[in-house]
Amino acid sequence: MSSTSTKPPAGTRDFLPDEVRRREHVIRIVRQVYERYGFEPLETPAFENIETLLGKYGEEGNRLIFKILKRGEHETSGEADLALRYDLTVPLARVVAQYQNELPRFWKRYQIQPVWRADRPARGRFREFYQCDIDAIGSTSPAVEADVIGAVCDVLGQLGFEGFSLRLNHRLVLSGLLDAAGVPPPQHSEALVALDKLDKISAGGVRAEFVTRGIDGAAAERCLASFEVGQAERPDDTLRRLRSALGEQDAAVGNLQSIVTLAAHTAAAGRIRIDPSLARGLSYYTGAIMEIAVPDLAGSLGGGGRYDNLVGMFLGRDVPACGFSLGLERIIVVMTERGMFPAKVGGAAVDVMVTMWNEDSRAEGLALAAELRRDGLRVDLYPEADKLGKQLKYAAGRSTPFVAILGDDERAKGMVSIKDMRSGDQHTVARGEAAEHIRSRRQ
RNA sequence: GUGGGCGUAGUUCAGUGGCAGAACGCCUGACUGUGGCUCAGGAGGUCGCGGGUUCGAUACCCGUCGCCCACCCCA
Repeated sequence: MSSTSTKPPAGTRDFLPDEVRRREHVIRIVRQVYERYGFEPLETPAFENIETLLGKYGEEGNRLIFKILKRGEHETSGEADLALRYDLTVPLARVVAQYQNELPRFWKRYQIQPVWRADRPARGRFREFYQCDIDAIGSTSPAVEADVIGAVCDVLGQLGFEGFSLRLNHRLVLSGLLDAAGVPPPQHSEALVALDKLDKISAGGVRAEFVTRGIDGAAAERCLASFEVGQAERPDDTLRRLRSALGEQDAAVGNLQSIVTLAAHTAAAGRIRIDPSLARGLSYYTGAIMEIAVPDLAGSLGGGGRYDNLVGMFLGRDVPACGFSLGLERIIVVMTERGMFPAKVGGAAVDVMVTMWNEDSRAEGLALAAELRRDGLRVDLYPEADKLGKQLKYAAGRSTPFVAILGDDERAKGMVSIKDMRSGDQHTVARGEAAEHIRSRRQ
């Protein structure tokens, strides 16, 4: 007996059939919507050269990259030359730089693949998880943000989500407000960590955070005044206040205004909430930043933003880009808890199971199964000549809706008995009519 | 990385310093051609792991590992 643990490593999961069906249901809808918006599929390797990833995500991100040691005789050095991909955005930037001459001037791609982070697992947080990314390359137009936001909201709507909102902010609004409040640039990141908690611990809590982080009291008050937003506040009202704080001609506020105005004509209509306290940790964002949160979950369902100089880090020449990432498992966590999956997703593996009467009936059982499959049914053949009751119990345990009983009596007459396991009804029909009999009662 | 909770049958969980329990599930039979309902019987446990206290530890103490929750961060 082996003493090796049979559990998968912490933060990873095995997906049993029911779970795979749920995942594929979500992925199918995500892909369908993304393609409807003109995004094209891309896949990249699970691992990258380590220099590709280092220095792109900020200090925390660097720390969470899964590194791969050099192989062979170099292994003892402890040096890493490869790393598992941390997100899908940086590999995309590498691809854009590598194939610049083969890709269209404006390129929209989607990518649904696993990523890995050396993080501590928690509810809705894994060390291996799937991201569903869309990114639009090549344009600085706010129409790109509106398009991306619209696609993401469309996906959630198609999946059955209601009442979610999209928090929107801008990197330059963030720094502008901190400057205006008198927070010196070296303290910006400290202040942002505190402000990011505004929706969780209220103004009083943030005020205390500021004190412990050594930020000037007067500056802290000015921050709170400009960052706090009423729950139901409309984007236009928030933008008006931002203009009064940063100036009527502020470019970042104007950009947000354009995005809001344009997105009103997409599936994101009515979903956008301007939130000046939204920060986001990834360091490559340069413009608009956004995030989708739901009350059920501590973290977000997804996040994204504009990153106009990430491609330039590979290419030496900046290429504008904007994208969004949905977290597959977080969507599934919420959908499972709210019972949002259609009943058919958790349904039976097969439409009909053919029983095995005795050793003499095996060949005919296989032949019957083949006939039914030719008619498009999903068919299982019970593999052993157990008692009929045991075979029926097995079928019932798997929620199989029909059982085809091929006993000696039926075989002698070229018939088969079809039992509907849901109603208990049973009819003996000619072999050739079995498939149609089942199909017409299948629903 | 920080704080808290929980680890007992396949599953969900009781339990007590002195023989290891229930429900559900599973297996067998009543029912040699029929699942669900009923009844009778049965299998299944290193009480997470290691150490300590004790005549005796599943229980109390320490450590460790795992899982869950909150924080941090994020998808």
